This record gives sequence, C-alpha cells and structure tokens, in this order.
Amino acid sequence: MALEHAILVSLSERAGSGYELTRRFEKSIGLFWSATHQQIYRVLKRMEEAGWVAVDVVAQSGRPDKKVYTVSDGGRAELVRWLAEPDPSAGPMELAVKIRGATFGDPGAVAAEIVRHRSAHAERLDVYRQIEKRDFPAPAGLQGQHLHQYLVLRGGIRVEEGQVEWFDEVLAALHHEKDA
Amino acid sequence: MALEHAILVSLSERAGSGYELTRRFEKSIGLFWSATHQQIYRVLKRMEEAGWVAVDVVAQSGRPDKKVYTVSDGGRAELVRWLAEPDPSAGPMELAVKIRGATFGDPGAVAAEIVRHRSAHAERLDVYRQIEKRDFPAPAGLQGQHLHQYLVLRGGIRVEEGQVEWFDEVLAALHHEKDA
DNA sequence: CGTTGCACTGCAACTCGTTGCATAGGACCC
DNA sequence: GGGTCCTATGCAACGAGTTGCAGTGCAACG
Repeated sequence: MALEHAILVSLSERAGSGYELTRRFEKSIGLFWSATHQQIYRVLKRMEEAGWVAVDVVAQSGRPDKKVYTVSDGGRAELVRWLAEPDPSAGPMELAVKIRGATFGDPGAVAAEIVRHRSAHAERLDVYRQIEKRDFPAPAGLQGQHLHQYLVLRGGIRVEEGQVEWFDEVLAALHHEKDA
Repeated sequence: MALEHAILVSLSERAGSGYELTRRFEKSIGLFWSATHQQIYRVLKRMEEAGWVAVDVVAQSGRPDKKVYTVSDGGRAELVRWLAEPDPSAGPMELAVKIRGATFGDPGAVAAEIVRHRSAHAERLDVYRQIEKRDFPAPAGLQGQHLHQYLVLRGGIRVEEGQVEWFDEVLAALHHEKDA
C-alpha cells in the first residue's frame, strides 16, 4: 500500500495535521487519490510508531489542539527507498505519487520506474489492438451484445493509450529537466 | 459494490461455475476488473441466498463436481433494476459492466447513465484545465517540484480526456444502434 | 438565541478483498 | 516414483478502507 508514501510526499512538501492532510487529499493529490480522515489518522499513528514522522502538538486559540506531523530522517530514508523500488503492481495513482515525490528522492530512479510501466502498458495496448482486429474487423455494422463488448474493449484501448501518452510526456519532461 | 452485477452480466452471457467465472474475470471482463476465486465463491453464495442465481451440481469424470450457476428471474430483475439506476459514484469499471450488460436490460437507460457521467467528467476536465492555465502558464520552463506537480496534473487531464472521448464514442454507437 | 457549520481528533463496527492453507483425483514430465 | 500443475471448492485469518457516532468549542446566519 502506498497511502503511507503519499502522506510522506505530502508532508515533505509541507508539514500538517491529520485534518489538514484530509483536506489536501480531497484536492491536489486527490486528483487520483481519496482517503477519509479515519484512514489518515490511523496511518499517521502507525507511521509515528515506525519513526517515519514526528508529532508536535500545537495549541490553538478557539479550536481544538492539533497534531502537526513532520517527516523525520527515518521517513525521508523510507521515501527515498520506496521511490527507487520497482513495483510492477503499481497503478497510475502510485506512479503519480512517485512522480510528485521525485523531488525528494532520485528523479532518475523514478524515470526508470516509469519506463518499466510504459512498456508494460504498451504491451497490453498491443494485445487489446490485436483482439480488436481479430474479433471486430468490421465495427461499423455491430449490434447488440457484440457491439457492447466492442465498446468495452474500446474503453480499455483508450485507457491504455492515455497511459502510454502520459508516460511519454513525463519521460520527455524529466529528461529535459536533467539536461537543464 | 458491483461485483454481483458483473457476475450477473457474465452469467447472462453464459452459465458457469465459480472456477470458470474466475478464469473469465482474468480475461474479458477483467480488462478492468479483477477478483479472486474466494471473492467470487462468497458472492455467489450470497447471490444464491438472495435468489438471484440457481445452482446445478454437475458430476464430472476424473475431476471434482462443479456447481454451475444460472441467472434466475430474480437475478434478471435485479440486473434490469441496477442497469437503469443512476449511480454518481460509479467508476469506469462499473460503467463498462453496465455497457456490457445493456443487452440484458434497457440500452436507453444505460445511455442516459453514460450521459450523466460524461458531463460530470467534462466538468472535472474543465476544472483541471483552469488549474493548468492559472498555475502553470509557461510549462516549458518548469523544474523540480513545480514540474512534477504539473506532470501529475497532466495525467489527470489525460485521464479525463480519455474518459470523455470514450463516453462520446459509446453514445454515438448506442444511438446509431437504436436507429438501425 | 437557537441552529447550522467548521475545525479536530478518535473509537467501534462493518464491508470488501487478499492470502494461506486444506482437500482430492487425475494428467504430465523426467 | 516423485514432483508439480490443473480442476474445483471452501475455511480462517488478516488487512485495508468506509460509515456511524461522539465530543468540544468558536463563528456566523437569521
């Protein structure tokens, strides 16, 4: 699971409380991700026990105390480790977190991970296109069940196309950044 | 959850055992979906208790007996109901199942559901594009953290674009089918 | 002045899904 | 002959995530 790592990235960008993190996840990171406050509170507790984050209880006027979390050395090390670790089962959300976290680790290692996923998705796309060619050579005349199955396949193809194009855009930008 | 309904669609296309369904989910429906045999066995049991499917124990030579499941009248009614029911929280997988199941219900109702989701995603896409314009007016010069945040946003935009295009393709095909 | 809403944390119970293990007979390989 | 794989079902335990509830105290609405 990568909620921990998503929190590490978010806290690396800016320290914050559980409540604040919940708000953030509804927006920026939450383009892909969603998490309830419950989930975040529990994961934060676990992360504190593991020594990845440090807590600072801040009294506030008028409102309840809040626990502001900061990434510790252990957390930074874990984030660097995770960013470089290949994970074939990672989905777009995990990769988005890795990209967003690249600043806090080795951008080259993140790029390498993207390359791996790019080829996996390109292969899949190829399989889908072959199925399309083989099973639906004349899509214009399709009806009923066959049409509906074709449309679902088209969805799969579009998703994979989008992924591959995105990975290419990311890789081009990361290479360009390295050169600059 | 829609695993039940995915199974109803799959069993409507063809009767089968839990084991067989597991295999199917690894392929066709599993373009988007994945489910372990455990999950499927348990859901099938629940569906049987609810009267959505009927079981037929088939003895086989050499291999264990298998339980072949068939959709019952109750199951067909439930599928029709679910296909027509609006579900704002449905993701691409759920919609793919609805599209694939349109044959067994009212394709017009499914199209209406797609229209709803199309406009939701189009709105989101608009929001993302405005964020892009506002926060990243000159993407070519971006570096570090800002670049990485931009790339994630680009991923979100591509995903939404892909969704909207897919919905449009589906709607065009369903309309064309209705006229034919 | 009462209600609604927001900020902030947390417990308890639940659902959904995965993993490990068990069983059992046959096929296939070396 | 022994190992492993495939078909076929299922239990038990676990992990991840959601939902419901609960409490506090200020601010703003009408």
